[in-house]
Amino acid sequence: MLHFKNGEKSCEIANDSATLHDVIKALGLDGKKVIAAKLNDELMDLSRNVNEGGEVEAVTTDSPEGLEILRHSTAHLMAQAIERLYPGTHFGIGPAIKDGFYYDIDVAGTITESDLPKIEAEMRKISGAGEKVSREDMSKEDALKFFANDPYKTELISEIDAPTVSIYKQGEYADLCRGPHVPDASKIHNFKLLSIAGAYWRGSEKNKMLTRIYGTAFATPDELKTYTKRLEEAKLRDHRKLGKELDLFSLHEEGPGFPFFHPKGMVIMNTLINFWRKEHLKRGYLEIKTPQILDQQLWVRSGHWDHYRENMYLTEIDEKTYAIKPMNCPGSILVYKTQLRSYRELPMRLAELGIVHRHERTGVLHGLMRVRCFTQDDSHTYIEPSKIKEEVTAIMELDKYFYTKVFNFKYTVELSTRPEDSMGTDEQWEAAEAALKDALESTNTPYTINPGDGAFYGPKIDFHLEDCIGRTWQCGTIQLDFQLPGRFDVTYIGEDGAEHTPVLIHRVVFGSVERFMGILIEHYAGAFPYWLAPVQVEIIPIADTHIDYAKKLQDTFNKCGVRVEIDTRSEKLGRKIRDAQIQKIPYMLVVGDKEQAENKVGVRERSKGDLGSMTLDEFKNVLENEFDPNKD
RNA sequence: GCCGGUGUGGCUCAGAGGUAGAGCAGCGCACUCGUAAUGCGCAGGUCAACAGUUCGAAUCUGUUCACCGGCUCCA
Repeated sequence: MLHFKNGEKSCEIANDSATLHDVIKALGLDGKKVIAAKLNDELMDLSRNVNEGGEVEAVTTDSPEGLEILRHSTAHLMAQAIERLYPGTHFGIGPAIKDGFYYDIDVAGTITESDLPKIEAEMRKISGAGEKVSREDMSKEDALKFFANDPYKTELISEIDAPTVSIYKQGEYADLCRGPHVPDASKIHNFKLLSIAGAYWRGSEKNKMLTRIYGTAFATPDELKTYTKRLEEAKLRDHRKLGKELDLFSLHEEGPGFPFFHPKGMVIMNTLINFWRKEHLKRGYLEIKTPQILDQQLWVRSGHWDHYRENMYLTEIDEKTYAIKPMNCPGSILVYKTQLRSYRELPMRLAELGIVHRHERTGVLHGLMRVRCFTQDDSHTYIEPSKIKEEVTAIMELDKYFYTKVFNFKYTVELSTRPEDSMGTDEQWEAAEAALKDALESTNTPYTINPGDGAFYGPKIDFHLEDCIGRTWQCGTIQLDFQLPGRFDVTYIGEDGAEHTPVLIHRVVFGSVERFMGILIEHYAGAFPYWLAPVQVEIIPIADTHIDYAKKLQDTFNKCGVRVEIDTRSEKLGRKIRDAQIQKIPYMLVVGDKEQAENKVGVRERSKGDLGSMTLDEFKNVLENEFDPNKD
C-alpha cells in the first residue's frame, strides 16, 4: 500500500501497476492542462508506474516547468513530422530554450523557411491523431543497437554516465531522451515554427554543421499570439531600420562593419559623450588620447601579438610593421610612464574615448551592435593593490547610475574567470578573482560566474543590458590586470620610498559607444527622451505667412540651446504633424494667425498630443522640466 | 569563417528568357491650409559586381561582394 499526498489531500493506492496519472486522479488533481507530475519533487511522466509513495504535484502547462516540457515535446513532434517528410534524416539534440525550442537535424538535401508550413501541417496531423507518447528504459548496449544507424544518438549514448538510458516513442518515431514528456501529442496545439539556421554539432566549429529549426509553443493560443506580436514589435524597433528612417547612420558596402554617422546620429553620440565626460570629471578621471597606429613591438610586449593577433589590422610605415590599435591599454601605459609616479597620485584614472579597430569575421557583423571599428569609453586606472575593492565598488556605482538612473535599463552581472589562453600565474589569477568576488559580495550584487571567459590578462566583471527582444548585450566591464604593469615595468613610489607595481583596472561603461547607441535606439524604439533627441522641437507654420514668426521663434530657442527645426514646406498642417510624429520629435509647435497675434505657440507633445496654446515662457518652462542629466 | 536565404531607382516592393514597373521620397506648378498623408505634372535604374549559356539575360549557370536569420566568436 502506497501513500500519496498533496497538501491537505491524500490517497492510498494498492495496485502496484498504478501510474502517476492514477494517483493524480485519485487526489482529484487531474485536468486538461496537466501534462506531467512531480513525485517527491522529481519531474516524471504521467504514465510512470509508481513504486514509492510521497508528495505528489500535478504539473500543468501554466508553470515554467510544464511549459518547458510542452516545448520539449513539441520538438519531438517536429522531429517526427520531419522524419515522415524527409526519411533518413538524422537527429542531433532538440532541447527547450528560453522562448521555445529547436532541433538540430542532419537532413539529406536542404530545408528552407518555405518548407516550415509543410512541416507544421504534418505536426498538426500527428497531434490531431493524438499519438501516444511512451517511455522505455534500455541498457546502454541495447540503446546503442537500437540507434545503430544514428551517428549523433550513438555519440550521445556512449557519453552518458549511467547503465540505462530512456527512449521516448510516439508512433513510428523514437528518440533518446531524459524526458519527461506530455502523455500524448494531442496536448500540443499552440505552436509555430519560426526560423531555420545552421548550427555546429555540439557547438564546435570543428564539427559538421547541422540544420537547426527554431520553433515555439505555448499553453494557450493567446500566449502564442502575444509572443509572435512581440517578435513583430521587436522588428519595428530594429536599430538598423530605425537608423535609416531617422537618418542617424548608414552602412555601406565600401566599409563593411564601419558605420557612417549622420548629423542626427552625431547629436545623439555627442550628447552621450558630453554626459560621459561630465560624470567622469566629477569622479576624478583624467582624459587622454593616444594614437591609432603603434609599433608592432609595443603589441608584442603587451601580449596582444600572442593572444590577439588574428583580430588586429596591420600596416607598414617605412618598412616597419605597425598595428592599428585594437585596445587602448598600451597607449595609456605609455602616458603613465612619462613621469615617475607617487602613491599620492594614485588611483590615477586615465580615461580615453579610444577608437579601436578589430577584425571581426564577416558573418558576425550586425548593424551597430557588432562592428569592426568602435569607440570604447575606456579608462585605465592605476592603483595600489590594497585599494582594489574600493575602486571596483566605485565603478559599480557609476555603472548603476548610468544604466538604471539615466537610461532605465535592467542589467545582470557576470564574473568571468581565467580562460585557457591566458598570461600569469595561478596565484595572481586567484588573487584577482578573489578581489572581484569580494567587491561583488560586499555590495550585495547578485552575479553569476562565467568560467573561462575572462580576458587573457585578467578576470572581469561584465554588465549585460537587456534589450526589447530579451537579448542581452555586454556593455560595461571591469577587468583586473596584474600582467601588463609588470610587462611594461609600470611602477609608483610608495610611502616607504620604494618602487612598487600598481594594479591596472581596465573598465568601460557604455562598452562601445556605437553599440550603446544601437541598444538605445531599440530601447526607446527611436523615440529618444528629450535630452537625447536629435531634433527636440519642430516648429510648424500653418501657412507661408507664418514662416517669419517661426524663424523668430527658432532664433529664440537656438539661443537657449534647444535643437529646433522648421517645416517650411507648403504642406497642410496634418501632413507636417504626421511627418514630425514619424520622426518621433518630442515637441511640435504649431504657429498660425492666432499664435502670431498673441505671441504664443501651439504645443503638441509626441505622445500626449495637443497641449494647447502657451506663451514662450510657459513653453520654456515645460522644456526646463524635461529630464536632462547634462544640465546639472 | 560555417549553414541557409536575399540583393530591381533615395526608401518599400512588384516583375522571372524578348530588352523595366508601382507607391512613397525628390523637383516643378497650383492650393495657403488649425493637429497623423492636397492635387496635377516631371525627372530618376548599365536590375550588387564579374564571367558564362543563349540570336537575346534583371530573369538560367558559376564566382565574388554585401546584407538578413542563426552557429562559432565578441565591446
